[in-house]
Amino acid sequence: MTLLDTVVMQGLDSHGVLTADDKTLLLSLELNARRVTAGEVLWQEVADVDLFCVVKEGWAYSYRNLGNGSMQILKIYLPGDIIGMRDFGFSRRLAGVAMINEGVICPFSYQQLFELFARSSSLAAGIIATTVRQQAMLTERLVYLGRYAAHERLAHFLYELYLRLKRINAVEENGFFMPLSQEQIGDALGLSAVHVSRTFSMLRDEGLVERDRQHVVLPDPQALARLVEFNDTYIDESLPPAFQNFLSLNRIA
Amino acid sequence: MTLLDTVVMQGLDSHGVLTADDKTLLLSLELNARRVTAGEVLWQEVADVDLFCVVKEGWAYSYRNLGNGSMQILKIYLPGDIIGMRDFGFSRRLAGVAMINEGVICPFSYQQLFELFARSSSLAAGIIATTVRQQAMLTERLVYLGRYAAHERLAHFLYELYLRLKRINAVEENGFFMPLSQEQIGDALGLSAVHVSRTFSMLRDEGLVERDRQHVVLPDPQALARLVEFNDTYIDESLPPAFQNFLSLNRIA
DNA sequence: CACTTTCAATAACATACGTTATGAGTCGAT
DNA sequence: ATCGACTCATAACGTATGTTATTGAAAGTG
Repeated sequence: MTLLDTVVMQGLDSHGVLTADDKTLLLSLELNARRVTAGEVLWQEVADVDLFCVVKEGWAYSYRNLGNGSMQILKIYLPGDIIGMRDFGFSRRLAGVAMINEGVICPFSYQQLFELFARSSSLAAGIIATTVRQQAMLTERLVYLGRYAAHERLAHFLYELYLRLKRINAVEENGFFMPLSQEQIGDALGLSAVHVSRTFSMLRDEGLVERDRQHVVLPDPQALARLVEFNDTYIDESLPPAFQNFLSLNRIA
Repeated sequence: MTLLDTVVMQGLDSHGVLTADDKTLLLSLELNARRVTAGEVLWQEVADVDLFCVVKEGWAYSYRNLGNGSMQILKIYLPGDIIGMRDFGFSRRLAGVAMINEGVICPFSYQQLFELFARSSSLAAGIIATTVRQQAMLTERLVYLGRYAAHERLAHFLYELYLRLKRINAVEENGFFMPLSQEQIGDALGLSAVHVSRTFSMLRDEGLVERDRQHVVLPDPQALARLVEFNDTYIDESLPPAFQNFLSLNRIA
């Protein structure tokens, strides 16, 4: 899973927007691979902003530790995701990031990113689009935290994971590996671990979710999607035609 | 209030990153002013993404209308803010935007934005930084929706508005004009209007917030900030030195 | 000026969720 | 095999917040 394989970049490439140089430049962000252990903290809140990362293997999450002793998990990162763009333009991290399980990440520097922007406005637009898409997921989470009940939050969370994992071929027969504890899920959904457990039981009783330890099966993904009125554009949609056209025009000019 | 007056662009300019051409280019986004009425919908959810806007006067908000009949307000836009970057890279709007009171907006097109990216990587970086900052506010809201009680959410919301309004000189003697109904505040904070009213009463009784219709006074802003442990970096901080340096290097090269 | 509509305060009641506690699996370390 | 540390399920109980309703004040409309 490289950045070239993401929806956004695939969209650009399939429309001939990316030159060979662009591709080399993009992949140069992933030259520096590093193995990381489960639970390893990539950076803490308030650390200096020095680098960004591409996740190659494993799951990570960004989080905030709060004054009242609780934690809010902001986002789950899967292979192919860029970590850290949240802090672009800030001198201190706004959130910590830690690995959930072991994996491989590719750090790259501020400078590499700026060089990329300077050399290719197509890639710049692509990176912005990628960042905006991550934000769209966060916005969706915000909506669920604000206006939906626990069972809808959990159903939405699981279905979103399901779609994202399907994109990277990590779903088999409607089942997937999910290394999150119920406490972590609660921290992501603004619920207590106890209530996450209750809610899982409820979804199980309704035949919507089966779970055994770290393996989750959605027997009928469509039913789950209907329950939460899932709109998948923000995950699956490739870049709009207008976007591609402008970029190829700019390239030629 | 123009884009050149925002924290991000001020930061770039004061470090000599922006050329005269850059400034002209940036201000060209604001050539096309239009007066809008209170309550006017700038665009609906699922509309085509054709343009973005700079708010010159008045308040606006982005929102989602939900299947369960409720609404979630995502963000309040004040003069100087860019509206619509949330949808960059999508063909359909992810959220509707409407004016709260009457005002003036400056629409600009996808094409204008791409031309700006192509002509100036400094401005591209600046626009990204601006977008990321807006997202930081949203992330902060998410944290409050997930892990804080009603009085903390409201206190945080009011204090954030206070800081943002202070930045644009719209605060006098710790008081400001706030054209939001309690229902709208509830839709922003994930609360019922009734509970917003209760919570206002509570904050009033504690001497933290005075309110008369659309006029709000924070008698002791610091006390309010302490209550919510407000971290103002994401609103007040200018761009980090490293950021500026890279950009001026790129410009010379 | 009447008339309606909107907005806000407050009360009474209902409930979803948090908190605390307990016991049963599971896993890794020794 | 034994132990401790996690993780999870479930129950009992408390509470913050939602819902519905009533009233009054303010603002818009003819």
